[in-house]
Amino acid sequence: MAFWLLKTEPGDWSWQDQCARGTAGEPWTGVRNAQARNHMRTMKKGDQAFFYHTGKERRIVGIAEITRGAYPDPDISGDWLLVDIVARDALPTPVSLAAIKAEPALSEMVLVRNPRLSVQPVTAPEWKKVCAMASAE
DNA sequence: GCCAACGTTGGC
DNA sequence: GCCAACGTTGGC
Repeated sequence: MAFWLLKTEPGDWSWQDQCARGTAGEPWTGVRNAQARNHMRTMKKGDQAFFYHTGKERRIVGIAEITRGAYPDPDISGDWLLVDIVARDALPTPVSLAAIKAEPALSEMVLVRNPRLSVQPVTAPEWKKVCAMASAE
């Protein structure tokens, strides 16, 4: 099982919106970046993903699960992909970008290195560390 | 195939 | 609202 981080502008699609969809898989739409698309291509059902709010919030707010691996986006011509996700758990304590940047163990996270990438891989140690930060404080 | 110009993203 | 970083586009 792999770990990911999905970024979204909460004004467009928020964790609350995702939760409102319940356990029905919801397509993760709008990815129009080749690198992000390439990551989506390798996503599998059962993978887990941090749900990150950009803009004013800039924090990881929840954990989502991939319920359907990559499939072609029917709404656009070309080589674009979708995956379906469900909201799984809200983080007891959201983990802010500032907290991630302040944590030396997370200095190599893609979120720190390349904050513009909208679909990011997360390593297992990074995942564990962020989860620990999310349950602490 | 290179690279300058341009548009977009997202943190600050 | 600004601007740095990055990706994409298009002329050559």
